Amino acid sequence: MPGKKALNLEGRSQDMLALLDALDIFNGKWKIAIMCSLNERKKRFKDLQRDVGKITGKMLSKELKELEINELVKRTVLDTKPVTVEYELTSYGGSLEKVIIELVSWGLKHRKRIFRKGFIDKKR
Amino acid sequence: MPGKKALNLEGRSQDMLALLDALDIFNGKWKIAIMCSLNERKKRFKDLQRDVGKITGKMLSKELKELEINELVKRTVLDTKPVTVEYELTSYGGSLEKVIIELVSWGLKHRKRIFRKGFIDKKR
DNA sequence: CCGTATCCGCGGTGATACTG
DNA sequence: CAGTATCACCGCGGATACGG
Repeated sequence: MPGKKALNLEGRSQDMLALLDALDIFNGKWKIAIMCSLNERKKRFKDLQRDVGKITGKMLSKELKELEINELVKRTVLDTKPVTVEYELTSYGGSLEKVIIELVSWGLKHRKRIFRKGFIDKKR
Repeated sequence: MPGKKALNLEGRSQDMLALLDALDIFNGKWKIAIMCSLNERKKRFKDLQRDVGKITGKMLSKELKELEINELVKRTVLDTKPVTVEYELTSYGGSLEKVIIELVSWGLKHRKRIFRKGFIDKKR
């Protein structure tokens, strides 16, 4: 890795403030997972719920609403019967792709490590 | 960006499971911020608290303990008087650097965007 | 300096039932 | 299908005091 980028974090730096801002936006257990699922492609409510897993409808609805407020996700109601609602990343939401990729990539490495260590995985 | 990596997220994929695992490890409001601060360099308790900002001692202590359990952070008690305690990333913890860099980088962009839009920043 | 102990309120989260 | 309403729990996280 040439050019290991040194982050400047001295004394409540801009970097730390920015990080805290970012983390604020992704509070809640599911927001990143939702973004990740949507990063793949446009999805309907039910599909998202299946993807993310154990999230309840209430939580999914709430988190999506918050993501929409922050302009990361766009909600589209289709005039079908019964109604269909599609969610997709905004172009701004798409700017999170690299974050998500790194997170997933780390998670995969982490899983391998856990597996090597013989830990038991939670029910999922 | 050549080679836009397509994530495979169909139906509770390994990627999503990995992501959820990763997110589990970073639950709590402060863990990422702590890792970020430590990514810069080794720090003592008080320094960390100053860096992260509004975190209380109890929370910092708790989060550090959990990070230690997950082998992301190493705790060293120095035999001074009064005692000094240093925290640093383990090499495994260091593997999160890319995630942190992307997160900070996104946060900085986000701040600029917020600023452009004329939103008021929270007190920090 | 580096924590731990205790108290406590609030809200995040889940379960379930219901609506358009 | 895509939510909302309601109830209830528990653990996050703050405040404060204390301990090594």
